[in-house]
Amino acid sequence: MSTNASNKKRRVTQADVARRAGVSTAVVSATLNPNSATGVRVSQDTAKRVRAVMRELGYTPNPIAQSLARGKRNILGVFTYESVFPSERGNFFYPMLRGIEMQVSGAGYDLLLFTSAQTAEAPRQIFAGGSNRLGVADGAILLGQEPDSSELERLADEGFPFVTVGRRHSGRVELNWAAAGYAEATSEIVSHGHELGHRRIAYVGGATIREQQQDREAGFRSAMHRLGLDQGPDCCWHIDPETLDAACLESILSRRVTLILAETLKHAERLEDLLRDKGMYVPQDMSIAVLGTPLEDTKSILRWTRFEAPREEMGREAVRLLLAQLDGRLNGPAQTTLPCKFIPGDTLRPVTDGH
Amino acid sequence: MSTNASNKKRRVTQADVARRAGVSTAVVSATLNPNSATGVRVSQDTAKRVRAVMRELGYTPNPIAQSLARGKRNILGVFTYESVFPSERGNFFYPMLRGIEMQVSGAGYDLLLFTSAQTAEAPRQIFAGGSNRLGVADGAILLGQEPDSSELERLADEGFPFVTVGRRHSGRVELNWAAAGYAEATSEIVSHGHELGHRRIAYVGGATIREQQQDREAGFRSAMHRLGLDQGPDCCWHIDPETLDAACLESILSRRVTLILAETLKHAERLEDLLRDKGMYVPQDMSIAVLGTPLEDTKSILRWTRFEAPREEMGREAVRLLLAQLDGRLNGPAQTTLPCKFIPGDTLRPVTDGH
DNA sequence: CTCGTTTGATAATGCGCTTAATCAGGGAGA
DNA sequence: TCTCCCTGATTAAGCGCATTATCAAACGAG
Repeated sequence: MSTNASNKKRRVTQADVARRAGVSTAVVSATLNPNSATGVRVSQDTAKRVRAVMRELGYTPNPIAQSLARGKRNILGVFTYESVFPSERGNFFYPMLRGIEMQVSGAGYDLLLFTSAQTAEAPRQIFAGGSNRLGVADGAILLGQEPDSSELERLADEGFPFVTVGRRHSGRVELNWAAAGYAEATSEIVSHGHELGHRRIAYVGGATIREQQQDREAGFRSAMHRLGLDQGPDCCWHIDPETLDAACLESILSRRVTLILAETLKHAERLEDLLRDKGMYVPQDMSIAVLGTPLEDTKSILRWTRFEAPREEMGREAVRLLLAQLDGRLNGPAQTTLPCKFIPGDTLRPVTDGH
Repeated sequence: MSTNASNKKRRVTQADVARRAGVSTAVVSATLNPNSATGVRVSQDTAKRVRAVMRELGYTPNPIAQSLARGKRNILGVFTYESVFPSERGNFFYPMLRGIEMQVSGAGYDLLLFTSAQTAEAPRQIFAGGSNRLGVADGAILLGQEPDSSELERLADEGFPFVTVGRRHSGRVELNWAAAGYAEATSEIVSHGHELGHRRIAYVGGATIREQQQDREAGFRSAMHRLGLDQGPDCCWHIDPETLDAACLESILSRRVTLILAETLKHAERLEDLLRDKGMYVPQDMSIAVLGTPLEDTKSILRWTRFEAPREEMGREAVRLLLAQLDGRLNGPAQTTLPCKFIPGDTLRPVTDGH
């Protein structure tokens, strides 16, 4: 019985096969890749003989060497700043990963998950130790929020092909992404509210503003403008759920708002708590819609009127864009916005006369 | 604005840095890997200068070339015969993947998911087109049931280091695995049933018998023997849930069994249906325990007395074994059995007098 | 009979990096 | 003064494969 433990016997190499078959390594290589338009030609007989020797010796080409020689790896990187398979976060990345796998599978690429550039203390980085681990791959897909957007710029500067899932903006370089249409989805919810008779609508979002939050707010503002519901600049609140207090709610209520768009479920729940303290209930006394889906899997989201990002489709599209880039089918920046799915829920109701 | 689309300008190479810094490539290499016990030494001053040039030129080492030169890739492969991120199957692999990622992260390895060797028609194979795609990795972890165990043997023959999650047996080669202790867990359930007064216990499993099924049955038989409950060889039924019919149930009942160990949830549910047709109910008239957890996420498992494989821990352990193998810390075969977790459920009750 | 062409193969180079072998020079000890 | 060893470097040889340039032989056409 042989064991597969560290077998130090040298791997069978192309040269071994060549020697045994009485041909040059070029012939072996050409036998292996028959359809590559190289100058080397192999007769049927020779090819058959070479293949026999390969089997006999158990030869298997070294993919690393192939990659180096070809300058192509057939590997797509997937990089996340957090754990790829989080536990607390539920399976937030899962649909995206599934989309990525679906699209990549059959395209002849493998998926490389970058887990190494991480120690117990230091967070994950692309440029760990000055070197870009992503380089093993032909290109990469970036998932999740990066703590430091300058890494993206550096990556782009290097000419490394990559696509982010979720919109990213840089003033300096043009980035590629497959994103959810948060602006459109938010706009749609405003229209929906309008149809239900809501005229005074507030937007309550977090204090830190990234691209995704920008999109939501932009969608809100443009819809309000379009519907002639402009209420001046102060119909948006930027405050984290933890610091959202009664005073803040007062300032919202003082504007006689009937519908609140809450950026996150946490905002919505916090608002509901504060409203309850005042004897007001959702949705009888106040409609609330949530602008998205929480990162963590939770049942409590189910009753809320909201929309959902097409996570699986975003993964697929990111792969499409990346492959197009690698094939040279694309020269300009590639940016796709995919529609979110509206979910009616139970927290957005028509305005009652009593309002 | 530059775009990161296919940038054809040649990558900055080690030679460029060397030339610019007025040193040899060996020095650049040594500057990059200071702690590798090579003969090349670099003074502080030179190192500083080289590093400056690296920054200036935006040099990043080519990991592929490094791998080829070192003969080490720092990549661990993860191979599944089915989709890594299945949708129908729920997230069966997810806990394993999480365990794998946890253990691999910080060990300085990346994870390569093999998704390429798959076309719409043909199933996934390790040796697609005669070549072993796994070779890009230093070693691999195999997940899920392989349709053809000969691939494992061939892999072992090649001396490729790998560990399977789940026990595998081959008469020809010694395999490495991190498995769940199905035998022990089954044995435990028998003991538990014995304590509750059950004396006549049946085992009902599927028609195809793999390692895991063997383990369960072995655990069952040894426990029965130990407790002096031997009922001859015919206390085990091998039949798929779809073909399990009333006649079969009769043959079980004729032995005046009070506890049935069902290999899968499907078996258990089928048995319950058949029992109900006879006016018998679980667990009043018959106790049933399920020997494991279904692959797909389903709520219907919750009420059943059963055990659960420690999937996350299996993933971690598989990585541990693989790394030990790669480090040469291990020479013999590495096989770990991890305990399952007993879950009381509600379908195993003490024997009533009426029985 | 000669010349261009096609077929089947080889030798040699390079991909970008690591590392073993080698070497120049400068103290320190005898 | 000569040898020995340590420091700081260079040279060159791979790693395993793809590919380009090159070549010999066979074959047809003119």
